[in-house]
Amino acid sequence: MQESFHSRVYAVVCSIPPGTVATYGQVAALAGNPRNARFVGFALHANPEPGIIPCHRVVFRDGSLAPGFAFGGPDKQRALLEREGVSFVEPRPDHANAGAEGGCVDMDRCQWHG
DNA sequence: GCAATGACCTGCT
DNA sequence: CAGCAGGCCATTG
Repeated sequence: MQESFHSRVYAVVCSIPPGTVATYGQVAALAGNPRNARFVGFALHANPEPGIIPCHRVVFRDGSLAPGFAFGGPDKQRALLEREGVSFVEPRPDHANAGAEGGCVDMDRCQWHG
């Protein structure tokens, strides 16, 4: 159980309050490496405890979710976030990425401030 | 021990 | 305004 980046990211993601979402860059920054946003996902991918890590609370900078890698389904992730109390915006707030056709978190209201 | 990859982000053309 | 490319750091095989 070394304090590798994995453990740190895991702690940060697990530290995200309910009804709130954080971006990979945010988690990466809190983990101590703002430039390792791509590695944050890697940490969750190799995460040691799948199921206890609220990966669904981690979203892109645009507010879109991770396509194809949702722990059980993108639709499930949207349901989980909504269930937590996170607000969702159907239309694209800005120029959203391809992949989140109807899954954009309202970063204006639910982005984790830390 | 070496090398390659990776749920991304940012900047430039 | 939009699309494209590259780079960062750490873990894994």
